[in-house]
Amino acid sequence: MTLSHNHIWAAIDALANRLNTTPSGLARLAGLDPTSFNKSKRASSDILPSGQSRPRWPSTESLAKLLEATGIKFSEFALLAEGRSGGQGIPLIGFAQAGNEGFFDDSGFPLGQGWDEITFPSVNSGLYALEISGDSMLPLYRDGDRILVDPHNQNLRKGDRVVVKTTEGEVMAKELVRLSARQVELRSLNPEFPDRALDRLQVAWIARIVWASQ
Amino acid sequence: MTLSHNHIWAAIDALANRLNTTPSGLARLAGLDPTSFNKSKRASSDILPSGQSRPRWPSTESLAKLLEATGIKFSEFALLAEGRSGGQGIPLIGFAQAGNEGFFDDSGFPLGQGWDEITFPSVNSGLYALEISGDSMLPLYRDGDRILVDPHNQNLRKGDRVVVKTTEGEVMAKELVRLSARQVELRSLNPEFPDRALDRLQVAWIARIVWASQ
DNA sequence: CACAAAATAGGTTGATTTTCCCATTATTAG
DNA sequence: CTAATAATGGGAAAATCAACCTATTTTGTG
Repeated sequence: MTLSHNHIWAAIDALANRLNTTPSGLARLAGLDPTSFNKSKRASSDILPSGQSRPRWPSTESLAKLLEATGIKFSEFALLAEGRSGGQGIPLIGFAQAGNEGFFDDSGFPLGQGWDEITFPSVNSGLYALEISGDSMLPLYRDGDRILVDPHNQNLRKGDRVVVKTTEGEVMAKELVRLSARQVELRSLNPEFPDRALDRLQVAWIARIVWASQ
Repeated sequence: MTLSHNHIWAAIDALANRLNTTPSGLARLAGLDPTSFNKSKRASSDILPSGQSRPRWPSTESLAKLLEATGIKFSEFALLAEGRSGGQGIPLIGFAQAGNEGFFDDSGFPLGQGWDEITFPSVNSGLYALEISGDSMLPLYRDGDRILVDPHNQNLRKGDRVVVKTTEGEVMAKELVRLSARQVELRSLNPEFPDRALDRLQVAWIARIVWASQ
């Protein structure tokens, strides 16, 4: 299965979803007719001998306009169509087991069975990265480190490291202490800096930090 | 530049080339008319006001047939179209700039221009992950965190966080302090634990920690 | 609840692509 | 070298998609 009619339309839906809009909003964004991606445009009205309706495909030119407007790369879109937006598998074992025999070859490369697998965010997962400058987040984040931020995940939990933007435009990376209906309590990553408590109305958005370069 | 007329046709040519055939042979393989990919089908004969001929695009359905017949994945084809088979980009800006206007929408999603791009390791890059257990590496790595390790990179530098395996089978994550011809000096991530200095002969391998989950 | 805006369904027309056709050129097999 | 096959160029008919239009439903806002 390489590229099916379903996949291509699913990718368009997923792309719309990522941009927090609808298929018709996406079409308008791309300069196309807002009805271009209607469900009614995804299958022809005439019926094939098999009894199925004939599938309709968006034109490549429309796809190109879509990518142009959203700034997304063709390969990212292709990954969306393949439903591989979740990421890719990387072998994983527990740190405590790493000392045992049989997991590595002599050069330190993973070897044999017994490895689990984790998915690493791929390019089209909607994450973005921020580059740290300065020493205000030591020892956790050093100058030049990059943190990978997930703006989608809204079920944040205590202990999560987050990037918070206030309505005044201030951006900070902190650890989430408490998230109540009215307030957001944050602990500084660097203990020399003061903790913060923000009224929820002051908070423009919160996004979880999922990975950090080392 | 996301997906241009040139790119899509170049990808078709490249695909034909990869299969040791011609555009017309490729078309036949896909069950299309052998003339489908003729040069004369790539631009219309009518001339635009600009003096250029109007570009013509292959239909998405034809592309799907192409991929079906060749067994190639959509994402691979997309990489062909982009002329690269390399990594993938995730948008990046400096943390200090994140407070400025124009980089995020109201929901905290990246927006507009001005974003740089970083590439992420792909599944085939030979990295692996280790899951931390216990509190011996606090505050940097917490229980359950996963660190992504690169066993390839051999030009380690001072300050790098590394996983070291000794010839006796001990595995540790430390910060590299000094790497001399005879010795490896390591600093504990948790200051409550002692630093280490290993003779190089004791070291089976060293691998750099490139990313850590948060 | 009322209203406006957006999104969607369904159909028609115009635009674009594929197929089919044939002629010419290039490549391969004997 | 010759013949057969494949590849390509160019054009017209058929197939298919996008734009356009309107009606209906859904969503968002006060």
